[in-house]
Amino acid sequence: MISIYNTLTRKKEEFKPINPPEVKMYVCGPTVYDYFHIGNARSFIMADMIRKYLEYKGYIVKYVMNLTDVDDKIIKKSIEENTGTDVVSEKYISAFMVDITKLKIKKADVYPKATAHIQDIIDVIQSLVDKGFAYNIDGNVFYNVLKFKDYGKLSGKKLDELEAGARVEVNEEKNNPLDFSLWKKAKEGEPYWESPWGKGRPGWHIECSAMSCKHLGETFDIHAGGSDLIFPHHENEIAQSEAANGKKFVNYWIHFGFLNINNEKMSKSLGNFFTARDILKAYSPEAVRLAFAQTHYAGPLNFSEELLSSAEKGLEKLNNLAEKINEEINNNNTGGVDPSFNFAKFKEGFEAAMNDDFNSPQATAVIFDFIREVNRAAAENENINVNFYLNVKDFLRKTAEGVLGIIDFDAAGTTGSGQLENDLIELLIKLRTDAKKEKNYALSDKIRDELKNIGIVLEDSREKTSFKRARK
RNA sequence: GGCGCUGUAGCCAAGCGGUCUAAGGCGAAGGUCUGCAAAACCUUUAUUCGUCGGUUCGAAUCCGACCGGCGCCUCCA
Repeated sequence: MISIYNTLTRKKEEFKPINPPEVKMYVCGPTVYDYFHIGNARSFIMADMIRKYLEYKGYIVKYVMNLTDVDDKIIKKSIEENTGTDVVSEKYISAFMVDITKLKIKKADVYPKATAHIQDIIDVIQSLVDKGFAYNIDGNVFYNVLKFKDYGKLSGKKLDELEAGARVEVNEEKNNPLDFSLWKKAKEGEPYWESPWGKGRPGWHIECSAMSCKHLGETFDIHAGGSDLIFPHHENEIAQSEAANGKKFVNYWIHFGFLNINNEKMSKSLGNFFTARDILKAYSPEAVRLAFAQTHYAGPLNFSEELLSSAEKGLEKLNNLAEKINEEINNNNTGGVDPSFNFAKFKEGFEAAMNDDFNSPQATAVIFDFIREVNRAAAENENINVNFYLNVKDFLRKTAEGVLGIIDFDAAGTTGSGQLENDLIELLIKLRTDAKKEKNYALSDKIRDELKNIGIVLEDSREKTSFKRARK
């Protein structure tokens, strides 16, 4: 049984999908006006991990992530760059796809774009107007929050208190300062679409209501996003969808904690951000994922170089084992012993952790315990049957690789080198082995040191010398 | 002001009423192996969980007060 902390009820609840084994999940995606930063990456990675764990448990997840490709910031950027909004959004959509692929994030089933759903959006707005939840003032359509009695139920805000807080935007046209835009009248030079209220474009919140409904139905299982979306974005989505459809919108709301820099929220507006793209130049995607997995998704995570370098270091243990496993499976030793090993214990430990509101730090601890015991078994037995390594690989494939994404068996040991390069290194190893036999340690150490300088690490074992590339 | 999150070893971070004299990662120290390294393994590294009270047979875990950090209430993952 999986339990999930539901922002709506502020409790951990048993997860019961509407239509098992199907799970419908919607995650708020990027506004494509720039490269996404490492804080955004945390949300995407944590959502990916949750999705993969549900799949691990046998659920069939329909996963939808929207791409907001029309909005003020995109328009601003297009003016700055003297180009079309579609040029801007296409550029950053492509970049987004490249970056999430690098981060080992599984593709969504659908990436709906706002601009491809204008008619669906207009239909929802029309329905809200017809039902009296929205009003048109000179081509601008607003949602009337006073009409929706549950307004504030997600964020725990009360309307009168919100009104009292004077930080709400001043707009003389609106009936109530808290009313929000469903349809924005086009200004000179802005992109627009025809609508019953004239030329304009959708407000931000309405696209998620329209597109989630279109792709997942009126009521679906999970909606996730960053904590900063709770209010007003998700609150408004609930108001729109539930008013339009007369049904509960979402059963489980999941929110990700912020990534901080020096204990301050990382954000574009504060300017204290690193793009995921830049981080990936210095660190492996597995290190990023491990660093994130070691903190619970809902809590804050203070980001630093040290966090990533210590994750990178911790990963070596996993990688060394992955390489060894691949090698052993390649050797295919059908003799030898099969150490008695309690795989079930680790499987249960991993699942117990993940079942408990996706406790990835605990799950990660189980993985590290597991690899230590595997290494111990390997150290205690000279000659091990390949079957053992097949079982080890199977477990890690499903958990550390398949769910957490902190290991990559296909890349382990095969760092994209050419055959000639490998042959040359083997030649040097042979020369060094000869030097060692002659006790010419000055030469053998020199070979090892020089290779290390160019990123090749030699490791002597009893039988032979192997090499690997240093991690970046 | 309202709502919410948070304070656990040198650093990061689980645990949220008994199995905690508190996981896991990084770091540090010692050891096994090795010509030396590296890798791997073993041992050590918080009698204590922001502070002070309270509830309880029993609290890091519940309650209260206090101190500190952060966020949302405006676009933001």
